[in-house]
Amino acid sequence: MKLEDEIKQYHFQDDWQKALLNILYTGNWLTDNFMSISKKYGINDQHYNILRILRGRHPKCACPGEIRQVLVNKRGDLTRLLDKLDKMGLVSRNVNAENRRMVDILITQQGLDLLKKMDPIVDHVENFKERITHKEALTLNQILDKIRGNPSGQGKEKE
Amino acid sequence: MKLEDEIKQYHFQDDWQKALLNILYTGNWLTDNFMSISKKYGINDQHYNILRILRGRHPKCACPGEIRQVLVNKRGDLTRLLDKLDKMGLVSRNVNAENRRMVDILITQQGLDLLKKMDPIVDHVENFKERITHKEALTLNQILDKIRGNPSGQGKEKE
DNA sequence: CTACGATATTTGTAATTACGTATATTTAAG
DNA sequence: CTTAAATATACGTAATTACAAATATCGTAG
Repeated sequence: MKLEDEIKQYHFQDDWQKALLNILYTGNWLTDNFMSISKKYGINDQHYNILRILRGRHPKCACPGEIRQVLVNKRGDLTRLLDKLDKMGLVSRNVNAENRRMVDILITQQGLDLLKKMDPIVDHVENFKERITHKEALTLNQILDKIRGNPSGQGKEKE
Repeated sequence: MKLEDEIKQYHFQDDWQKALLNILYTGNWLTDNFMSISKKYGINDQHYNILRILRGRHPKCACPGEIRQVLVNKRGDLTRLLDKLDKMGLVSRNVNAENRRMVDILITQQGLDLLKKMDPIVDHVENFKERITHKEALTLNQILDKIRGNPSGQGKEKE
């Protein structure tokens, strides 16, 4: 659906401004989808993302630092997000044997079962393969990467 | 920059999954930019968005309901976001004369001045016109609209 | 006029998040 | 061994956000 119809009564300065808002809007739209699915299972979208990351590692574990690095969205307090997943029995926490500063987070069978239940619903809602072609996905990735890039040669803002 | 380099150690299933994460990642990246700029002026990105909407209406006003509809991101409690802008003197609130259920929100001169100070910084960070071509902006809009669309003819999920 | 449902916003409260600080452990230097 | 700097995580507290319920007003049917 065209952005103008979803954000009613809005007039865009130009196609670049529309693109900016379109990225934000579509990102929020996707996040809202994940949130509403997750909510039905007693977690939020960040919890879901963490479980997805941990399933990708299973049967290996990941420590909070690694999870933080991979999370697309840094929103939330990772310690307390993990507290909740732990309390729900979806992950286990153990002090790392080699480096006792670190904590090994492992997805439990219960966590894997939850994801398995959610998979078909998430797949159905995402459904990117039916929404855009492979060529479009490639184009999209290229343009988005370009947006975050540094065409003017400036480094990442330090400080 | 390529997404793989920013989300380290990540392996994507396919280009569609990468596109999904790329939208989320780029959206968060843009939001983080707005947040860090806004923070320097004592507000957050949602406050900034609201002020932008109100400037678009100026010298007319908008009621909370209209603002909510236009906001790309529904995060936050609009009443209390407006409380803060009001307390900071950036907007004024007056009961609408014709419909006393509604509240006219008007950006003040102080609010306009703040946006004017922020404009060059925001422009510099966004800088979409230097990042992507007009054709790319159009392509991006088309693909994003398609993602949110309903290719299979299903209506918006009701409830 | 009165009652009722619909609409627009606000408020109460609990949960979540931000952010600085604290704790614990490791690494390396003296 | 002791100390200091660096790293990894947790915690305290204030601010923000979510969600449900409350308040106030409007439109309209009787």
